[in-house]
Amino acid sequence: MAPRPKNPPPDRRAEILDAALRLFAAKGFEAATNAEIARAAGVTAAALYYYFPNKEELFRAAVREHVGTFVPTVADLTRADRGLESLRELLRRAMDFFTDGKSQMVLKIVLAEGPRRPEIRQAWIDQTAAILEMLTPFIMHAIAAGQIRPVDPRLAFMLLQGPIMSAVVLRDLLQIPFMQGIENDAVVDALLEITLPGLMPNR
Amino acid sequence: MAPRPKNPPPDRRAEILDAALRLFAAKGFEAATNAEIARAAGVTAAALYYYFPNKEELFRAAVREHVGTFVPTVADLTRADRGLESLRELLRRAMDFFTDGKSQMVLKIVLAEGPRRPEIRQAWIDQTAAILEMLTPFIMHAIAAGQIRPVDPRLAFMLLQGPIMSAVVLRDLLQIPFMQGIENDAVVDALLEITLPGLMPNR
Amino acid sequence: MAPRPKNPPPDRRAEILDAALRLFAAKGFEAATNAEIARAAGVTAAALYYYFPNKEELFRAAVREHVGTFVPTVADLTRADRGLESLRELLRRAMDFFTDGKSQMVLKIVLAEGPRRPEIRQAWIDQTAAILEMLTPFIMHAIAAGQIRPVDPRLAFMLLQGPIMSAVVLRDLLQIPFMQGIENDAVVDALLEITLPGLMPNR
Amino acid sequence: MAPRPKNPPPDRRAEILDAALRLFAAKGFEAATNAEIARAAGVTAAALYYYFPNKEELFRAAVREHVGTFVPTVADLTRADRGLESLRELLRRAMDFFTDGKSQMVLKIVLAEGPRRPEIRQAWIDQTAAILEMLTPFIMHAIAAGQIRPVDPRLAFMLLQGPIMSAVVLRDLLQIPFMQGIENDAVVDALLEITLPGLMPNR
DNA sequence: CATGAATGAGCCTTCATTCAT
DNA sequence: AATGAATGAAGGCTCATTCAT
Repeated sequence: MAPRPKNPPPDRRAEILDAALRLFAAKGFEAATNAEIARAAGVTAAALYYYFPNKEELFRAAVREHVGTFVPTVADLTRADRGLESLRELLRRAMDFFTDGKSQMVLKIVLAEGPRRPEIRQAWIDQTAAILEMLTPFIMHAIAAGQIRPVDPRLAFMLLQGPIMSAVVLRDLLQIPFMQGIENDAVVDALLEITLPGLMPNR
Repeated sequence: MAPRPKNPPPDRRAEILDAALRLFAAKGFEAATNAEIARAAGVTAAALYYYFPNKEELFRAAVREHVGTFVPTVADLTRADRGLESLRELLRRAMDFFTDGKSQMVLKIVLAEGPRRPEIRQAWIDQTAAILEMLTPFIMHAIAAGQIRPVDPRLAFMLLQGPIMSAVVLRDLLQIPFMQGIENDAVVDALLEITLPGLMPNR
Repeated sequence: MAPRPKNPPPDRRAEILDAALRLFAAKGFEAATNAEIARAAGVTAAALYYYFPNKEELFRAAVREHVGTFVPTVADLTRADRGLESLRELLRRAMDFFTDGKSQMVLKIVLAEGPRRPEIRQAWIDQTAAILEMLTPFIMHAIAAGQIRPVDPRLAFMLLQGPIMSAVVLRDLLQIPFMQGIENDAVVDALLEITLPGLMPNR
Repeated sequence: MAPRPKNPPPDRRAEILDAALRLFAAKGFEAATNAEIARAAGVTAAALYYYFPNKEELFRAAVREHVGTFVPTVADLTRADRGLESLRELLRRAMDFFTDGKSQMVLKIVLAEGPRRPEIRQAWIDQTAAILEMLTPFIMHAIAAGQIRPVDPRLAFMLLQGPIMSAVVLRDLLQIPFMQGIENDAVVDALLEITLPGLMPNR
C-alpha cells in the first residue's frame, strides 16, 4: 500500500504564529485579541492554550520566530570580505530585507512594543549586537586598509542604517505621501554615492 | 458625595494632558488606563470626561499638543538662509529637539500608534510636510548655488534625518547597550563631517 | 413713571417641570437624564437641585402637576346631574381629555412607571378613587331611576372607560397602524350607541 | 480562574430569558441590571454575553419569546366558527390569558417600553395585526349573518377588548384597591350581557 | 487535539449629586 | 439664583483564561 501523504498536515502551531504576527503587527499587543488571532488561524481561542501557555508567550514566540533573520546575511557578507563591495551588497540586501512584509510586521512590533517590553527589546538588542559584532571588525579592517577614514564604527553604522530606517518608517510604516515613490534602489544609491564617499579618506 | 480640592485653581486640563502624554508614551494607548492617567493628574477618572469626550479624544489632544513643535525652528533657520551654516545649525537643533523628553514621548507614540491610527499618522504627515516644504526650496537653492550637488531633496532629507532618527530610536527608545554613550554632538559631527561632504559637489 | 413689566418673568420651576414631564414621558424615568431635562429647560443640571431635592422628587412633582386634572370635569358633570345626557358628555370629554398631549404624557408615565413606583400608582389611585366616588352615586342614582339596569358600578366603569383607554393606547401610544384614522367621535359614538344601550334595562 | 457548576446541563439560554423577562417586567429595561438578571438565572453577567450580543438583544429575545402566544388561540376559535358562541369563548380565553403571570409581564413591558422602542412596538403591532386579520372577517361574517349590527370591526374590537384591558391594567398592573375583587368571570359576563347585546341588531 | 461554556477581573463611560463661588 | 468643576458609584461590555468533555 502507498504511503498516506494526506492533505498537507496542517501545522497548527505555525498557522497560529503566523496569524498572531500579522495581528500583533496590525493592532498591537493589547488590541489584538485571542479570539481574533484564533479566528484568523482557523481555530478556537481555547486552542491557543494548547500550544502556548498564554497570550504573552504567544506574542514572544511570534516575534522571536522572525527577529534575527537578517543576521546570517550579514554573516555571509562580512565573512567573504570583499571590502567596499561587500558593504554595498549589504546595504542593498538590508534595504530589501526591511521592505519585505514580514520584516515590516516585526519592525512595527519592535518599534511599538520594544520600548515597553523588555523581552522584545532584548530580542532586538541581541540581533543588533550580533550584527555589530560582525560589522565592527569589518569596519576596523576597512579603516586599517585605508579604505575608509577612521570613525567610531557605531557612528558609521548609524550613518548607513539610519537612512534605511528612515525610508522604511516614513515611506512604509507611516506612509507619508511625500515619500511615496522613492525606490529602494534610490535610497541605496544615495548611500553609495553620497554617504559612502564621505566616509572615504580625504585624498 | 463630591468634595473637592480647591485653593490654587490649577490648570486641570493641562495637567491631564501632561499625565496622558506621559502614560500613553510609557504604556501605549490601550494599556494606559483612564484611572491611571487620572491618578497621575490628581483627579478622578470621571473628571477626564469633563474635559474630553472620551479616551480617544484625550489621546489625540495629548499628541496634537506637541506634534509640530519643531516646525517653527525649521522656519526660522530656513528663512534666515545662511546656507550650509543654517543646515549645520538645523541638524544640531534637530538632534537636541528629539532628545528632549517630551519629543521622545511623542516619537514613541507616533512610532507605536501611527501605523494604526490615521489621525496620529496624519499629524505626523502634516508636520513632515510643513518641514519639507521649507526645506525643499532651501536645498534647491543650495544646489543652484553650487553648495551641494544635485540630489532628490527627499533623499537628502533621509540621509540627514535618518541617522538622527537611528540614534534616537536605537540609543534612547530601544536603549541598545552598544549605542549608549554616543553623544548628540558626535552624531551631529558625523553628519557634518561625513554625510555633508559627501553631499558637496565633486571638486 | 410707568410700571416695569420687563420681559415675562421666567418661571424656572414651571419650565423645568414642563421639560421634565416631556422627557420622562418620552424616555422613561431612568433614561431621561438630569442634564437633558436641564438643557431642555434652559438651565444647568445643578440648577435642578435648587428647585427640587433630587431627581425622584422632580419626577413626582412633574407627574403630580398633571394627574387629577380631569377630576373637576367629572365633578361638574355629575353634580349637574342631567342623567344619561351627563354621561354622554362625560364620555366625550374623557375621550378628548386623554387625547390631549399632556394627558398622554402622563398616561405614558403612569403605565410605564406606575406598576413599579408606589407614589405614581398612588397618584393614579387617588384620581381614580375621586372619580369613582363621584361616579358611583351617579350610577346608583341612574339605576334607581330605572335609566340603566342594575350593575356593579365598577363594571360599568370598565365597560365605558375600557374602550377609551384601548383607543388611546392602541392608536396613540403604540400607534398601531390598523387603528390609525379612528376618530375620537367614532369611539364615543360607538360607546353611546352600543355599550350604553346594552346598559339600559330590557324593555 | 473559571470553575463552573456542571452536572445537569440545564438550558441556560432559557433560564436567562426567563429571568430577564421577569426582571425587565418588574423594573424596566434600564433599571434591570445585567448582574441582577444573571444572578436570577444562576450565572455570571459575562455569561449573558455568551448567549446574547448585548442587553438590548437579550431584552428583545425575552419579549419576542412570549409576544404572540395568544394568536393560535384566536386562530382556533375563529376557524371553528361557531358564531357568537366562539366570540364568548374568545372573550373568556382572552381574559384568562392576560391574567396569566407571563402575559402580564409582557404587557407591562409593552406598555412601558412600547411607546419608545420601535422593535417592541412592532412585535405588538404584528400580534395585533395577526389577531385582527382573523377577527375582521369573523365579525364581517357575523354582520352578514345578521348576528350583530353593522359596525366598524375596529370599533367592535375596542368595545370588547377595551374592558378586558381596563380590568387587567387597573386591577392587576396598577392594583387599584377599588378594583380588587372583581373576578375575571364578572368582566366577561358584563361583556356578554351588556356590550354584546348592544352589538346585536335592533329588533 | 480541540471546543463549548463559563468566569473573574477590569475598563470605559454615564450619571446623579455636591459645593464653592 | 445659578453654575462650573468635580466626584463616587455603578453599569455594560470585553477579554484572557479555564476545564470538562
